[in-house]
Amino acid sequence: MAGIKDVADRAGLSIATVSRALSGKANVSAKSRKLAKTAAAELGFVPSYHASSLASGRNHNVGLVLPSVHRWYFSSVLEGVSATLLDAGYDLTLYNVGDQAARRQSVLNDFLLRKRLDAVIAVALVLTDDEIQRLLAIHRPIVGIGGALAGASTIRINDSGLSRMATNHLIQLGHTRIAHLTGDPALNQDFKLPGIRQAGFEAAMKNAGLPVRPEWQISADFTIQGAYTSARRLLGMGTERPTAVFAASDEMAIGTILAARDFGLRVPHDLSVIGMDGHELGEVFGLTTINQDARGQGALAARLLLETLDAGTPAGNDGSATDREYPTELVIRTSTAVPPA
Amino acid sequence: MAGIKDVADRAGLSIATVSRALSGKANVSAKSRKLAKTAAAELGFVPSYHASSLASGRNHNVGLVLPSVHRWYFSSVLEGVSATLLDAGYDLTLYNVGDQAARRQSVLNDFLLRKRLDAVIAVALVLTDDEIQRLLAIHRPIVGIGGALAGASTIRINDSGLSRMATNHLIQLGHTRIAHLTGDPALNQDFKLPGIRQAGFEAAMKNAGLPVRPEWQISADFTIQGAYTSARRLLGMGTERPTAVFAASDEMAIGTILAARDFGLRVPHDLSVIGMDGHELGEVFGLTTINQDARGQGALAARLLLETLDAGTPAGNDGSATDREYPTELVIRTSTAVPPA
DNA sequence: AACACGTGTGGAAGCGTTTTCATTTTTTGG
DNA sequence: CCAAAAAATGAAAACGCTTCCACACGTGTT
Repeated sequence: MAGIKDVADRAGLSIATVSRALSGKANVSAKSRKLAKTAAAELGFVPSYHASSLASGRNHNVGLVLPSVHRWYFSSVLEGVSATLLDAGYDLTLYNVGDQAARRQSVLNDFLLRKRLDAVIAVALVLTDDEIQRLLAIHRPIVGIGGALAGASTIRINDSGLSRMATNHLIQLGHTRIAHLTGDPALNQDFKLPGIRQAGFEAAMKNAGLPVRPEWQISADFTIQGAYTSARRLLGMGTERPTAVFAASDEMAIGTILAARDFGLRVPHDLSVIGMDGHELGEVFGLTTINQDARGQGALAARLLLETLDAGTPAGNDGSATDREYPTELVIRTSTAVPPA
Repeated sequence: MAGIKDVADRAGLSIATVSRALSGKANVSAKSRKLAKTAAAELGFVPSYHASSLASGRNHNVGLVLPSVHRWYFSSVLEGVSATLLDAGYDLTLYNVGDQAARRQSVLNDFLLRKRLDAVIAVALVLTDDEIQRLLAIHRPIVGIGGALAGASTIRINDSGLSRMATNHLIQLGHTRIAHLTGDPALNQDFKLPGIRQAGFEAAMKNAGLPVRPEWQISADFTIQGAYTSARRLLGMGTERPTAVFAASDEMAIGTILAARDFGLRVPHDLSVIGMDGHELGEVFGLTTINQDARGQGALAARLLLETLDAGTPAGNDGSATDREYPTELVIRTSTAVPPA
């Protein structure tokens, strides 16, 4: 494998000049630059990533920590991050930590801290103060998406406010018997989101003077199939049925619609369903939802980091932690309507 | 940040001994090892990834090249690979190349070749001979999953045979009017799979003496929503309808079932649907399918690579390219039945 | 008793770049 | 046309580890 020495020899230049020429630095004559580039191309020279990182301290590598890659939200964020980084010539190191505490520990300890990442994007990860301290201690920019990361920059949507908005949409249509399908708290302890969305739901109900029935607050694991099962239980209860369901994710909303169909309930005639996300599959079901462009959030996070890195701020997270709210929109389709007479 | 020198000083040992002790090498006395470990822990020492890689030539990093992270198959493979690597202390560098040729080129050139990966897993990627040559030239183990990679080890399922099996399942139930929903060839030129599955379908039909109607061979983009649209067109045709559909993926099978429901067709009474994959969502729809455990395939690929790497074979892909067929199983649920009288 | 051998250990030579610094060459302005 | 400033260049010092090599020290073998 050709090294930079070989290129220098072939181009008749010094190693230093070749290095400068190839990495696009200033103070290299046009002639030398061309010479170096030609020689490099002829030899098929590719700089060693590790040597370059070791010498320069730059890694061109961003870490992404995710709890899952299967759920729509996470794979969408991943896609946005991935595309942005790839275009910028950065590598993406993926840490799919799942819900296992052990794996998460090992990621934090052995991987993230190994000075091998220029920056970290953490999605929906609630860290302990100690963990955050450790992360901040390595003085790398950190961006949190959809999760509270005190001390780091975050990109979030207004979960509580949007939940109220979704609930209010149902209330304004005239619904009074509204159920809420929330995330499963037991499954994901690091994940405060279900609670926040649920609080927004309850606030909207209280505000409208409507009762919040405990038996209509059910949970699932954020998947279609999980929600389907939970929704069947809800709709199959012998007692009075809700006329509307607000599901904390589109996938769970879709599961609810499928369950409703099984019971012969027409959506929206017999049951209104509203979700939250902007899942592509929502169109097929005419799902009313709040669109949150997860892909865009991922792309934005990556762009922010790249800017910080390019600016060359040594300690990226020095007090400049910003918290931005990502824009969303209510998309009204055909899964919500006035309640049956 | 503490370096290995600091640890050595604190432990009263030489740098060399500390290095050996911490990386678990032989020829270190129990006492020294304990001394080194204690000192390292006290200082919070974490070895520099780049320095270590540069010196040792080992990266502890495997690249995964995927066309997408949204479709079930790919995110499942990703999950399997990710978990296995994480447990082994390896990093996973993700290249989500999508279907853009430019991005793919840049990945091959600028990323993969940068000597920064110990091995590469390529999923459903059909490469040109030249591209394969370049990959093999870097002398790193390569495993291909679900795609032909001449010269590299591969893990595949018997796509053609399984398509025949799926089709035969329908034929044996008594169906004669069978449609096939295949992948969209235009969308993914690097992707021979749709063609192979389609060939299997046609072979089974021919073998049974059944006609293959061109208007019943439709395509979609492997998503539920795409298949839904295509299936609506198929089922909405004024003419005679098929009594069964073999979809080249579970997601497309589900899209077909949804479309069928829209037309008031009962599955399986009016229309039998069989898919292929083993998607978790299949259970909700009672989908008959061929289970292929994509997650397991990813995990196996990662394990194979780790073994090769641990064995320390210098050039991992020296003729020992194996081609293994991953086991699958036909899962019969309730979406297939005898045709209507 | 002399020898070979295995085990621990530390010094120092890499690994392949980037970057500093001193030096040489070119450009600019008076 | 010359001095001073600016631009281009190369030698060499990092970067922070791993590992080769040489050496010291027991043990077991003739």
